[in-house]
Amino acid sequence: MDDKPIVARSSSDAFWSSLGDSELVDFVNALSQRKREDNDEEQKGQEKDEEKNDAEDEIDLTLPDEVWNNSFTENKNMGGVGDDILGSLTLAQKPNVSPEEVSQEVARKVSQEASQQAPDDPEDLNHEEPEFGDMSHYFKNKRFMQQKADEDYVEWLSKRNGGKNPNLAIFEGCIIYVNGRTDPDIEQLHKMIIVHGGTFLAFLGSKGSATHIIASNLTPRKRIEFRNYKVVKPEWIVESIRENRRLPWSDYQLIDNDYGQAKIGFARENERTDVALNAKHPGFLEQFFSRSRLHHLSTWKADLRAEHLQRALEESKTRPKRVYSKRAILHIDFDCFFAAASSLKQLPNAEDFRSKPICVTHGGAHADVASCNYVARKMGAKNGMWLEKAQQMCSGQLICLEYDFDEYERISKLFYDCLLATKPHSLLPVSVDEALLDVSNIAEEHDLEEFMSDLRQKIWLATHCTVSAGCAPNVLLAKLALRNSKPDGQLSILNYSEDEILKFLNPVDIRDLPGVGYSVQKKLMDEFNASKFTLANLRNVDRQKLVDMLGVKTGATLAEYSRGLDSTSIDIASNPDEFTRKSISIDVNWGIRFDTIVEVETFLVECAKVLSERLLKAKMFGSQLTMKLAKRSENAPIAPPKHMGMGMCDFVSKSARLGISSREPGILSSEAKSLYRILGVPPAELRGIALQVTRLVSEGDNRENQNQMRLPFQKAKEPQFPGLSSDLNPNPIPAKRQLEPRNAPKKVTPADIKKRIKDFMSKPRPRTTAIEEPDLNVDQINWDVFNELPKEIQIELQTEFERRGLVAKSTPFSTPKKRKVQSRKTPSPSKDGGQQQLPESLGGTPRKAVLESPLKKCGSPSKSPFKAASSTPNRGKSISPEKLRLNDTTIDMAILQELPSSIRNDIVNQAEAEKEMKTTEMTPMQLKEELVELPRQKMQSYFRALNIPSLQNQWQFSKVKSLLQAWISAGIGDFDSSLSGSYGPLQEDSVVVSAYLSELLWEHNDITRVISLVEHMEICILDKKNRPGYDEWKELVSTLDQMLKEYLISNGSKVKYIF
DNA sequence: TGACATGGCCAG
DNA sequence: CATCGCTGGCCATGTCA
Ligand SMILES: Nc1ccn([C@H]2C[C@H](O)[C@@H](COP(=O)(O)OP(=O)(O)OP(=O)(O)O)O2)c(=O)n1
Repeated sequence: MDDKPIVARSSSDAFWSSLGDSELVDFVNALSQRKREDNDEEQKGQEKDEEKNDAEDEIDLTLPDEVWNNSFTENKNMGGVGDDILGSLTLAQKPNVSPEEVSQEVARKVSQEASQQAPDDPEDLNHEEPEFGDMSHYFKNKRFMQQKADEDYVEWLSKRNGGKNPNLAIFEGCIIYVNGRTDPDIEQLHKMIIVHGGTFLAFLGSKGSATHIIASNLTPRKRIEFRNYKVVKPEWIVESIRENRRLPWSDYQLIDNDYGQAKIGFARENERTDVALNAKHPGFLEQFFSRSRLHHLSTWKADLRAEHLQRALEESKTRPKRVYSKRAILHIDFDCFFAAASSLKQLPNAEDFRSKPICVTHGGAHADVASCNYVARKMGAKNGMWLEKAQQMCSGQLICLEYDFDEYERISKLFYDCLLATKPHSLLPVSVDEALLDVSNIAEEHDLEEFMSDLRQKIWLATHCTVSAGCAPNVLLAKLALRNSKPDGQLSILNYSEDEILKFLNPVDIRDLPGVGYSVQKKLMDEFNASKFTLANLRNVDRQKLVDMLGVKTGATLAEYSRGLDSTSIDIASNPDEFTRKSISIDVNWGIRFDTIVEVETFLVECAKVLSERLLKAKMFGSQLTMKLAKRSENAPIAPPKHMGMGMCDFVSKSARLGISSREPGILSSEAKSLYRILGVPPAELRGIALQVTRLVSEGDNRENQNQMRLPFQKAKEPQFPGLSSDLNPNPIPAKRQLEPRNAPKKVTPADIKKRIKDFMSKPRPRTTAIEEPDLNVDQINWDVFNELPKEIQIELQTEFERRGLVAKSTPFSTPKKRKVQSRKTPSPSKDGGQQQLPESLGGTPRKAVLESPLKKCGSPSKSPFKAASSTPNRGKSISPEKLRLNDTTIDMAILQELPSSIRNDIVNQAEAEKEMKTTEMTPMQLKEELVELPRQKMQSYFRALNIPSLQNQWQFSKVKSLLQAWISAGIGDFDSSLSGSYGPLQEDSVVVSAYLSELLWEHNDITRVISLVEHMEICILDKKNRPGYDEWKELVSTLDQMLKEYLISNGSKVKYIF
């Protein structure tokens, strides 16, 4: 990792802070002077090619930075002044020297260097290829022109006044930017400033060339953005002019801190380019993840787990197992990690950390506070709270720092180095800033209090962040001891007697127990009508009672916990399976705003790529994909309080077997699209998307026996070994079963196949209208009939109508209550008395708790009609719904087959009834028919009776897909394979597959499904070029493609919807 | 009875 | 302007053979 000394990057601001006010102004002026000259030159040469050259802007705005980058860092690297200082003076070596002192000293040296070197900087460094369409370029030019106009104005005014000038000295050297609404307004201020010698900045730009900012108040975001400027009230201007001298700005300071003096120029690091505002835009994922703390936390954790598991396994080979007489578990954790770590570089005065409330946040009323220091906590702020609320708790005094993920990572590494250096029996990473250690070995020889104190001291010296530690005979007690010791403390209860332990536990709040969150706490408190629930209370609850309330495991565990008992193991090496990953997923619940299916699918492809990369990184393959969608709750506002947030949502999920262990992005994304269709959440309602891969297998791991889906089509007599695709598990089960050719001759040639298809196509066939769309519209709905329907069916239908946009949300019938509606009853103290009862900002009720309500569990047992209804596939807003035509044997199988079985049964029943009724029209009302549960076994025979084509006895879309996939992967060779003759599809198999697809296409007009399958096959062979068998596969796919084309040509008019 | 699908909760 | 609400594991419950 980055092994630069801590102070290195803090020196740019220190450089500025080392200058006196006038020095600074001089410096800036010198720079801007130079900029102006450059600009003039540039402009002359620019006349032909104006607006295209960025260079003057670069010079204009990056000079201070250039000083920093070119002079300071170069010097440092070349063993110059900076290097000297940094090399001889690390914090760890001289802990008595504060970081500030160090950086000040560095800065003084640097500033000397800078003033010598800056003018010599070769300009061409800044001549970069101009970027097309760079708006900032435009604004910067604008600014320049405005400043020129200002000068002209002053000159004109001076002439007009005949030498009786205003005092130009008042704001001489000041470069002033005015933010937001002010009194006097910006126009007047503008004039006042330039007339009295100041420079007015119309745009702040990104490089911090302003010396002062005028504002009457600031949004939280601005507060952060401007925290390194001198932010003053407008009165400073007015009263300075009145007194005809520059009054001290600090008397008019708007932000109540001394940050204004600290680091102008640092603001450059705040520069943010938003390439993607939401998930519709390319690059969104990357940008989002780069700024998401939770993403970083999760990633770090997974990486640390993997790293330390690996290490533990290697060590355990050489180190003999040992049993220790007394188990000692150490739980160690930084105090308010993000806040402490960000403070290192961002707080000008380190001592503020102990006296002022400080937090890390992106800024904005509804931005999360990732971590706040203990001063803020005392005032009532908490991690995870919304900034608005936290500010309120801290009476507006909360100082906001930025995230610095690199810094956290750097500090974490030092932390883990210190931990490993103690050679614990085992080490289990809990988080980037937190770990569990089995120190039984150390406890045998050392006093643990002393050991802990040593360790903490070492970590402090290395990182300048404080840690706390708890030690106990088990994980539970270690955690509680740690909690008790915070901040900056330690506690060992290793030697407590049983009684002492109980006494220690008695007052502990159950919320402090692992596994007890909002929900469990609430259940217990509600049940016992208590406003506070301690371990002493918990211990008095009958174990059986706990089990009844919370379930077998949870109940029993809590009962044990209440007595201080816990057998959790952290011995990573002794049962590695327990600590290896069982799933790999990607979740995005922010910025999800889509209008069309295409946008969603594009995003799914991006997610699949990321997922694939994660699998690759973990050296794993998976064979099951689960999609979880967050859908805006019916009565949640379209725009939740948190910008681009998810707001209140309902969740649905669905999983599919891939049929093979894979990590191919193509397979993952096509499966994801398919799942999305099945879940049927309209794009506009989507608020969150998650994809999870499970049934993982490691590279080189052979046990994959659970996977009964692999049915390679190849004949056993010519054993085919699956291709070694980099994204397909190279160790699948060898072929066992083979395809049972159905209606296929033993020997056929590709020509035969084509001929058969042709024959098939030329055969006159009955008119089937399966995919015809009867324009359903709201007028066709007989609301009288509707209202007679059972409630459940009404709910189902309503959901469906809405999703098709047939009815408005304000329906003409009684709005069915979804669980979410009921859950609103949950009393949630919401601070923004608005409509949003979201328990969002911590301090109210947590979101999750509202999202799922008790009602859900006591709700109708009819298998969640909402979900059933909404899981009809292929029904998006922009995808027109396919038609269920029940008076015909050609029910749209594409839809039917994906339905939950309960619904499917209903419809099949209905179909039977329809046949007799000979109804020609199908409206939703017909669902009112008495619904009879069909035993599941009968389904198969129904479908058989309905002539649904099947492949290897599989008629379900996903299974068929899996079959094809497995078939192909078994029939493509490795690069090195010399047996090229034995690859490619077997002709018998080809015939069967072709026949199946033909039937699906011509008999059932299931164009959607056929396209999808052929496309899937294409994906499967896509990256297998040049491998043995590829050409043969390619030919087969082409043939199938051709078949599709011919179908489309002859039936084009019938096919309305293809996607 | 156990395997599986789905969904909830929790932690950092 | 805002804001970056991830991710993995365990548990509960219901369904099915
Ligand atoms: N809801 C949360 C909880 C934690 N974190 C991040 C910021 C924290 O600094 C870090 C570690 O989490 P901890 O729970 O250990 O909290 P702190 O370290 O901030 O405080 P402490 O451990 O002293 O209670 O994880 C976060 O971003 N959001």
